[in-house]
Amino acid sequence: MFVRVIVDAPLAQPLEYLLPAGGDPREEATVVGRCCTVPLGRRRVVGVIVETCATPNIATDRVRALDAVLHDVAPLPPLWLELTRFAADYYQHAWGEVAIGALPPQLRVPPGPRFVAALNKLRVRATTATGQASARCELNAEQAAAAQAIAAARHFATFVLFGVTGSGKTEVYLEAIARRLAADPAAQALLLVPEINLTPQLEQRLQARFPGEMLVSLHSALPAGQRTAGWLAAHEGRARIVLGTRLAVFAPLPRLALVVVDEEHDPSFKAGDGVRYSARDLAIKRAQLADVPVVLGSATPALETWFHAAAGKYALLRLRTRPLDAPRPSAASGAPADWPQVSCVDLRQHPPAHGLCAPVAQAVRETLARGEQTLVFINRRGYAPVLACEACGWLSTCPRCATFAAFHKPDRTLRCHHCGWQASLPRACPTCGNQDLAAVGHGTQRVEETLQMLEPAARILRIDRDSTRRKGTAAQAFEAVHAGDVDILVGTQMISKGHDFRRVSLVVVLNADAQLVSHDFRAPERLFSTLVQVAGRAGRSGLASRVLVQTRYPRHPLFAALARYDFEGFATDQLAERRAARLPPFVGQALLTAQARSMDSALSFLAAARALPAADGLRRFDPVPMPLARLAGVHRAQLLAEADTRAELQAGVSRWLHEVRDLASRTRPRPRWQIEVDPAEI
DNA sequence: AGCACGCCGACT
DNA sequence: GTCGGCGTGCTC
Repeated sequence: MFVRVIVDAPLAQPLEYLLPAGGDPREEATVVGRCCTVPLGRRRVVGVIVETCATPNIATDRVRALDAVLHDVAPLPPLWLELTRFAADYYQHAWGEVAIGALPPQLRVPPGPRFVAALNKLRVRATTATGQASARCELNAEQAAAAQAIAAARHFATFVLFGVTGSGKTEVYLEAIARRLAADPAAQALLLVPEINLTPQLEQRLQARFPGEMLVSLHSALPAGQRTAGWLAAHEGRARIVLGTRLAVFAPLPRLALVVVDEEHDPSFKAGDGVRYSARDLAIKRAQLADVPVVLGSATPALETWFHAAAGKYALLRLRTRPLDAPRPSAASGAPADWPQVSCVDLRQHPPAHGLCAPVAQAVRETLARGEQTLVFINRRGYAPVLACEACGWLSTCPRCATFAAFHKPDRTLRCHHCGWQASLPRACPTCGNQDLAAVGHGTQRVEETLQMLEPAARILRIDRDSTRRKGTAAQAFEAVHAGDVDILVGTQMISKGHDFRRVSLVVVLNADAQLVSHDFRAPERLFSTLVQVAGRAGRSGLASRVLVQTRYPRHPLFAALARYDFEGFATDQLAERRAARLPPFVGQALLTAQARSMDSALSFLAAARALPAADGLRRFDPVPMPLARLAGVHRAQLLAEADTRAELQAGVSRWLHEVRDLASRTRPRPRWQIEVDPAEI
């Protein structure tokens, strides 16, 4: 008998191997889905058997014998094979690359001699969680209705759980999970979160809510053994709840009964390297294959999600009220009762001194005087994004990238935030020798310095990737804020997620304009989402709180919508713009990118790719340099392709890429290229 | 993707 | 005279 095997290589088809006669006739039935080791060239690699066949497609004398079937791991179920194959087809990669890549790293390499013993040890290690039951949270009417709707779904259905931070989405997830698990003693639930480190509390809440049930988490920061143990527990049906990041969407779950995607709009659900899948979209596909409900939770759903909800394709579940207490908000506004007062400070009327406008500095001072905390949000680390010579106009650039090198004051370096290049600060201008080099613009370090100068007595803490490089320092920093040991917290995106800052009554947003004037059509959507998130940091303990946005565009409708927490109005406007401009979700997009030694060769390869014949439904635009045209010395260009539907896009791109592959193999020097379906950034 | 094979520069 | 650079091609 022969078997077809997928391996981790960019091959269009599974490879065929001879399955040595094992003598056990039952084996044939259970061989599909099994991991195995096979010879591949000079190597032995791990593969997954996807099919058996009586006669191979290639000449029999070219068929090699399969090395060993891994009987100690249960076969991967048919739905898992279907999901990985769907993802491979949709995102234009080889099935084996997706499937083998979805296995825990320890299972991606051929097993050593102690493998079976190691597996059994891992099976024992991941046992039922201990923990004492927590009081079951009382749900308000909206929460109860939402949980009821989700729990009652007998088939595939997509729910959008729409509610602001603090509206109690998590309680709805927990209740829905509890009901699904209670209805079937073998049922499993999958809960996806953007970044596991930001939600340590969630794991504890799950433990407390489901004492005696096995909960495993799956994410890339996990030690190899724990990752394998968790994966096996999921695969063998022992784990009832799997909590994980985007990679967990591929965890095999034989009795999957519910999928939840928390903060479904979050960009980290989109994989940025390798196969660029969207875990949110695959979660929906997965629920469809398993014929179970899926819940997408967010305070600011992705416009793609909102579009389907508005069209009735997804069921919209709203949480308007805060749990138990707060009165219903007025009908005109979607904002909860304790939504902060949002206002803009016009940079044109109040020229900033050291990066801060007078009204902002004043508000910080008043907050300080009241003994309350301020959170200053600026999405830019370092001291200043660029250093300039005022005599000759020289600007600090990265030698390897088409970008500026940022000035970092503590260690007096220039650093590229894209490729990691760094150099010590020049004493004088490299071109004209002038000794006066000026920092242009403001990063977290400079804002911290300014605030310390304005408020010498204030206890200021900066949280960004630089200040929290060492493990555990971020946690310590957040502890200090919670304990009230900090008056002003300055930070990047890191401070916008997950953490409850009890005594924060003022949130200051600097540099929001960078996203308002961005070339990326998704920038306003991301800005709105970020601002809702940072606004949600304020006023969670009943303090009257406000958000101040420093901007040159105070009349921008985005800010008005933010002030009312009018996501629906914002989304409706954005969707109208997208429809008029023929942008997603009204078209499907794919981005072909090329890297080469020169921009010319990258562009000419893409131009040739564009000239290749393709299906009528696939429109291809002019190749252009990428926004970051040179990264680490490599020139990059991109070509956008679009189609009216995702199905047309998939079919069109698939056929086109056959030609592109062929073109690339004939082109000298051989160009490097990638395809990204549903690109997150353009 | 690996890992070969295969032809051209700076080292014992 | 070799070690090794990465261009090119294949993997059942």
